[in-house]
Amino acid sequence: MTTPSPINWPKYQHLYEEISVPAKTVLLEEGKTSRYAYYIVEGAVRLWFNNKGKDTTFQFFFEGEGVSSIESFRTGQPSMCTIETISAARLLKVSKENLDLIIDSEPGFRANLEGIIFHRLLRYTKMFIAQIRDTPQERYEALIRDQPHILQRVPLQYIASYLGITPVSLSRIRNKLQREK
Amino acid sequence: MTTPSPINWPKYQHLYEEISVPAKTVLLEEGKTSRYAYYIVEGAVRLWFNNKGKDTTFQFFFEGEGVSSIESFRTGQPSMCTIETISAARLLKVSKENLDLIIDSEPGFRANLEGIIFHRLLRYTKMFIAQIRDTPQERYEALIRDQPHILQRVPLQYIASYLGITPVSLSRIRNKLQREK
DNA sequence: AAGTTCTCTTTACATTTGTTAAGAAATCAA
DNA sequence: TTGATTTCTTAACAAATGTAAAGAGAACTT
Repeated sequence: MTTPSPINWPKYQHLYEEISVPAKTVLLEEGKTSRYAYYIVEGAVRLWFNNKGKDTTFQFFFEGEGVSSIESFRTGQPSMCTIETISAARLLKVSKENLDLIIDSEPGFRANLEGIIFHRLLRYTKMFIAQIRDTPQERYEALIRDQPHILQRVPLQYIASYLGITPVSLSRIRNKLQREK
Repeated sequence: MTTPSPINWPKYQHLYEEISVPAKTVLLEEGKTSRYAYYIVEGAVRLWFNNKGKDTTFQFFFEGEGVSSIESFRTGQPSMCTIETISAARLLKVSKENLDLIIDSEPGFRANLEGIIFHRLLRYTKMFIAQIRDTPQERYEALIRDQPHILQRVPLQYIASYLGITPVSLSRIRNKLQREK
């Protein structure tokens, strides 16, 4: 779930729960099985995993997006990553069972799922390509250009690991770009 | 198309063409629209794109796998990458139209497509994560461990760009690992 | 308001990687 | 086989990144 869903949510109000949580709330812990998907009404969320004791962020989500550990939610396997709020957030929380009910009640939505997954595939493919093709500086410049909202709302340390570099290195790149102006 | 398809191919012999091509044959050129998908009977194929004049490989395919520029084949947009044989190859070549005919004739296959795309999504997600989490040396060691067949059949220069490094750097890593034994 | 925590930057040094060039080794073609 | 091409390794130097530590600044808590 990454794109805004076309679901008529109010119709299914009895099947989901609206929750408000503070910043740094863990919605799903790495290694546990995902039983809920979330839809972000307000706030920012990141996916990260533990890497030799360090915290590596690999994806951000914002208002209007659905979040889950997609592979765990679908396959029932333990999640590769933790889902955690960055800021205080309002979320719709839906269990797997109830989401299935909703999806089956919305004609044509099940067919749409393939399209949603396809576009997420493209997104990760492009992220992988950017990673082997571009330098960290180029990836940072692309982030500023294409997704400036991330920069405004996410602490730089998380952005650094998302770019595959350390906060120190990101700081140097920012310094360099500023001097060049 | 990345997983071996469950299609009963002989039944549809009139809808595809079996071709034999030498090494370094371009099956699809970057920037052009993909009109054919291929199934590899024998041989090795890589996907690469032009990166500031340099050749960057980002995926390999072998016997029993289907190959296409998946996003171009599906959306009709120009391909991000070139598809090229690494070695001499025997291939089944299917047009988009005929593949649709075949898929529609095989009950349940259309539904399977979502699963195929889902698993390819997982694969790219894991490649992206490995890229921001692991060092080039760790990625090379994982390649030896998990996909040794690639190492046996693909020139090291292509593997280097697949790992996101230069052939020189890969050579140093190989030298270092050998000395450590 | 004061203290605490979190975030970001900077410095110095070590390590890794990129670049360029040269040559060895392997492969291919005539 | 022989010559040509491709592939791989090595060397030297430049550039980028990682690590560790210190401190400034911002944000949050009480």
